[in-house]
Amino acid sequence: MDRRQRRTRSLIFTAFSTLLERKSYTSMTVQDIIDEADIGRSTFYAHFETKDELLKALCIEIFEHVFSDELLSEENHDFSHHSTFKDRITHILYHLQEKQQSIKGLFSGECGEVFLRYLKEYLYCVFDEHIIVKDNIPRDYAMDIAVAAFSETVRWWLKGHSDYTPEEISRFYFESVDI
Amino acid sequence: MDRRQRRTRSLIFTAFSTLLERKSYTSMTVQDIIDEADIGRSTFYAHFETKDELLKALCIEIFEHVFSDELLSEENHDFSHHSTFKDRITHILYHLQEKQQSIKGLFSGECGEVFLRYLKEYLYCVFDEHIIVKDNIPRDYAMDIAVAAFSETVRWWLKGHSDYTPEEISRFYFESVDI
DNA sequence: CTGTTACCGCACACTATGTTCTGTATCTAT
DNA sequence: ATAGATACAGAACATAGTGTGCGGTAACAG
Repeated sequence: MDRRQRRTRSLIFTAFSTLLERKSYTSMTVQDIIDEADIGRSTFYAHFETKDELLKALCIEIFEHVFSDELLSEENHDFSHHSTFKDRITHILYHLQEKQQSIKGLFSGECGEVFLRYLKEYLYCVFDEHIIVKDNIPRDYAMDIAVAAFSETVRWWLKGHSDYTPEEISRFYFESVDI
Repeated sequence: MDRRQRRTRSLIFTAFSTLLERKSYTSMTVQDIIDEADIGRSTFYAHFETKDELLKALCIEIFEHVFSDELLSEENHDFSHHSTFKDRITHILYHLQEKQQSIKGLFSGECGEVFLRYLKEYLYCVFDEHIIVKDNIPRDYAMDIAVAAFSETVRWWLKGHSDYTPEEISRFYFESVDI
């Protein structure tokens, strides 16, 4: 990827994140982002088709990191091979904590729901591998609840209670959801 | 309230609901609603300031019914005095089932999240009265999870699994969430 | 019967969007 | 180092949707 492209892409992302801290997503216009990033109009549209695509791209960039397995070895926390489901969850929470600053803005207002929707998609894959469901409950229901409760946990944590540790959050989650 | 006003309001609501079954909320324009309802442009704006206000008004109209206590006496189900929390929940599920047709369209796409956000506001009040939280878990966390899990339950139920009875749904919920 | 109110429908200013074009700067490969 | 490709700036443009304003008509309430 061209250096100029990376630079512009980065300018747009940071402008977008910065604006999210003062403006709501829907009230924010493409023009606002262009002005904040200080780039040409056509340049923006060369990178992203719409404002929604920009949001999606930013979310994906964050999740690529949060759910990446490559980074495990680089970690100082010893979750090299996720023996238990709880370890895997705690590990994801650690990664989310690292990206806290980037994520915080995304929670504000309407795009918080978009962020959490994308988060759920990734979580669904992780949970699908580990979850064991009681036989008197439909599996897809249990999945939905487990994922929704976890994404709500993340929202609660990073939006005003970020002083708790990943381990504590993990404990809260597993004591509240019966899976 | 004037008969003409009620008529127009109703026309707008039904037009909006009808459109939601073919178009997504964001792609839907005020003009679309006006055309579908077959009313004048200025008439729409005399009733609702924005599209969002319309959505809000529709949600509120539904919830006013679902969470109303007056209707209890009219019910054939005997939940006259909600002795237990579970009874109260089951009762709400019955009311949601009645409004199923109106609600179904609201789940599609982006406005589903708006609907669920408003639903959560009402649920928060109900849960706040009944919930008893373990002392090693923050109360506001437990509340958030309980409410989020229930709203997700409602989404799952009405969006593709509406063949289950309110009692079954209630059981699923209380077996999955540990409160 | 009369004053009030809601509606129609048309027009208008305004804002944001997405595209297109030309010239310039920056990168890449031979 | 030079040549061709690519990304960017800046401006112009058509398009579409928004919200408001006004005169005329029909329905309502007392």
